[in-house]
Amino acid sequence: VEKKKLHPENHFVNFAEVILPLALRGTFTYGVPAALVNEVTPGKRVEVRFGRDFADTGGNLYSGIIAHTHNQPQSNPVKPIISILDPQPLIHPFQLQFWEWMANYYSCSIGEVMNAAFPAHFKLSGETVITLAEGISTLTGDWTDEEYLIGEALEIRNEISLDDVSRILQRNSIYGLIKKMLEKQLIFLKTDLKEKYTAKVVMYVSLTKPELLEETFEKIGKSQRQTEALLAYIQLSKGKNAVKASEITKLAGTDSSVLKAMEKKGIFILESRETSRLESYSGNIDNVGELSVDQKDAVDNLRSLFLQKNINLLFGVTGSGKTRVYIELIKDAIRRGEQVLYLLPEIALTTQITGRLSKIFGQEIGVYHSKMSNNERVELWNEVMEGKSIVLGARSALFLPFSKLKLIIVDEEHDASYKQNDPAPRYQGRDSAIYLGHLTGAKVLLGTATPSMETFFNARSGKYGLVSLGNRFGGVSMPKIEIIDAKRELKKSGYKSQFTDSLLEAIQNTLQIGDQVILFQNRRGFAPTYRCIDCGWHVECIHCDVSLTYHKYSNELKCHYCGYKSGLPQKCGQCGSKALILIGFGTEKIEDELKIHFPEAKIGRMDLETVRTKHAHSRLIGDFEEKKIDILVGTQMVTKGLDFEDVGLVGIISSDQLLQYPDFRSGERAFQLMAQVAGRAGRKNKQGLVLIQAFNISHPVLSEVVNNDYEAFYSREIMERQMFKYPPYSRLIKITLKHKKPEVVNKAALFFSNYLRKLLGNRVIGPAVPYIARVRSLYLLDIIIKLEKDSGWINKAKQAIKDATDLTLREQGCTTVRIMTDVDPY
DNA sequence: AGCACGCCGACT
DNA sequence: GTCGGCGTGCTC
Repeated sequence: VEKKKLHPENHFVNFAEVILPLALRGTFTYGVPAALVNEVTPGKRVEVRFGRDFADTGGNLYSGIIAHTHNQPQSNPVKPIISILDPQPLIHPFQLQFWEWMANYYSCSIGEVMNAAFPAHFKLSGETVITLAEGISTLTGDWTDEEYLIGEALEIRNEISLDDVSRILQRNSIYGLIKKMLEKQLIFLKTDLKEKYTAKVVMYVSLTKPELLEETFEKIGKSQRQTEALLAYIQLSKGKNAVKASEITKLAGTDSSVLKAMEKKGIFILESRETSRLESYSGNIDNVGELSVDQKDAVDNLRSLFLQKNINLLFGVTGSGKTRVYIELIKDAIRRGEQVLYLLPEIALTTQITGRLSKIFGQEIGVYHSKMSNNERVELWNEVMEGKSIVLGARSALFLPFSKLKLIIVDEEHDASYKQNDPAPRYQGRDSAIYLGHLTGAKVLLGTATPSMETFFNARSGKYGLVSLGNRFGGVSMPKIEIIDAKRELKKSGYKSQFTDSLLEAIQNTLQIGDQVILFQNRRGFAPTYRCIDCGWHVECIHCDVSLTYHKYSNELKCHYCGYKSGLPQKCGQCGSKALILIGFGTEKIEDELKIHFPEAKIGRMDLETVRTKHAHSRLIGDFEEKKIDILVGTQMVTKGLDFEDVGLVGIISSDQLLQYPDFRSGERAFQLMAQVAGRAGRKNKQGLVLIQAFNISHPVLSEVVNNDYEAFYSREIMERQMFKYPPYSRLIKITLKHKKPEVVNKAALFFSNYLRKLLGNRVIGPAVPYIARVRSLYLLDIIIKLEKDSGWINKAKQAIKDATDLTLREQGCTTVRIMTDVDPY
């Protein structure tokens, strides 16, 4: 980091509006010291002080981003920019516009957008450390007991952070103490911004005199280890002039001390090089398979549609090979020297899709997702800035510094995980991609087998172009889908099992011919309720108003909302009875029961528990691909972005659960989930089978899934949306208020909604107690605003919400209520 | 969101 | 008496 420190000045002519990564509205004005005037460019980071500070240091250090500069005189005193941290801007001007749009549209601060957009390592903050004052030691100074402890620590390490001070004294509030020590002139204070990114350094070895091998061997003399190291070098260096030290030591079975000794003798030159942490791919553009006739048509249609429309929907049934179509459009863009962003829901970003694309595009591919380290993110950011052609990423990849982005693919556009729910910005990745396209001139391609209501509505109305892929690729036919009447079948066995005979039989038949099975159950853990059969009491979380789920592998009850864990109580908390039983079933129980029915089968389970570690997810997928697993049981995860060749049967254990959510999107979500998981069934030249167990077999969504009839589903659902004025016929904004005291949140919500109602009338609904009334010890209340589309009401409502938020937080007793706004909630 | 100040109850 | 919890206000 290039730093130019300057003394603060009192009067400035030039000012910079600086974005700080805080949940505070707006930017902050700083004075630009004369010496920095020529360097203040929007998009560069600056070092600034912000906030009060107990010891007269003028505030904590932050790294902010320059939004723009101006010379409007300031009536209030401003602080100076201390230094400029980047020689070149880290983001482009259009990205600042994108941030501003997001903050406005999703009603959050631009600082919160910055937090989401930037790799954590770009955000620096000051760490305050103390040192012993000059000439002071524990022998000479005037110390209290606690001060003496700190003094001793300072004599061992010459500087310690304030956090360390708390740790040494085992308490939080140390400010008074530090202040006194400063007054007594025992210590000095200093604050520094620490650069967080560190380049990965790898040691390389090369020969001092590569042309004189004989002489080199002579220099070694009789040393066995050094001879081995040199031989290893020769073997590894073919065609290269330097070899990684680690490779040599590994091959020769030695360590770096041998190499260092050889460097001293003048045999080797050791050199540290900065190296990329990013995976390197090698691929070939010819590794791409043939296009089917349908795919070719789709590509041609899209090419011509994109001449007229900026946004197009590729509506292709599962297995139709949408990816193959994307690849063709990516190739077009690459040929023109443009950049492409390929968005996927987080958990669909598997090795499967990365592997497939990297085999074709090789080094042009970069991947950006939540499991990357902060250092890796910085490196990818820089590569995109330098023009990396293709980025495969989750929604946060929208923030990368593209310079010639011309195509954004939003794959599985219907997927609810494109919406970020917490923390702010609560943005919809797909919708934001469309705005980003608008800003950059990039075309946007939405792809899915089950379009979201909003997207299909727009395609129908002609706002988006529409291209369909109706047939599956490679002679694979659509699976046969059947409903099993679980009520009738399970009654016979007294509801002891989750498995109907029909499903068990089908699993048996599938395994017998060597095909694989996927079973979908949208609930993790073993059993969702632990209940007393005498009085009906059940175990609830102490922090949240939810039942605790039993997890067999850890033999404990867990809260799926806050993570609280507890052992199993021996008796009922209400009546003392010991007759406690587990009710309901999750993936763990399904897996358990399967083991009893099919002791020979290899069973894998894919849910949050089993994919927690970094590589567990890809390992499970790999095992299933290699047929080390016969039956894969899982939650939503098994529905996303996976392609397997030998799945003969897909079973949906409990469709009723999907259809029962108290939410206007439940029908849409259930249809998408079932259609997507059904799409995993089917193999070459053979029809796959999908069995859906249902208690309520008459639900219309079921027959729409059975007939694979998206249009029927859409027409019915869109009528309901119109009738009840739900999106896409209206716009929703949800405000949630939280507080640990119910009476406080009640008061605040009432105040808030009264204010809003005065301005927006009956567009305001609530406050209402949400489905789960308390989470993490906070009581919740929801206020929903339902707005007619295409009207000035949206901006009016957003302004009203801002005002209501400010006023509520100023209201007596309501200052500690948390208020969050969610625009277009999911 | 932090962070410090100031006002209260609970302990040495 | 002091510690520390919590409510309040402020940050360019």
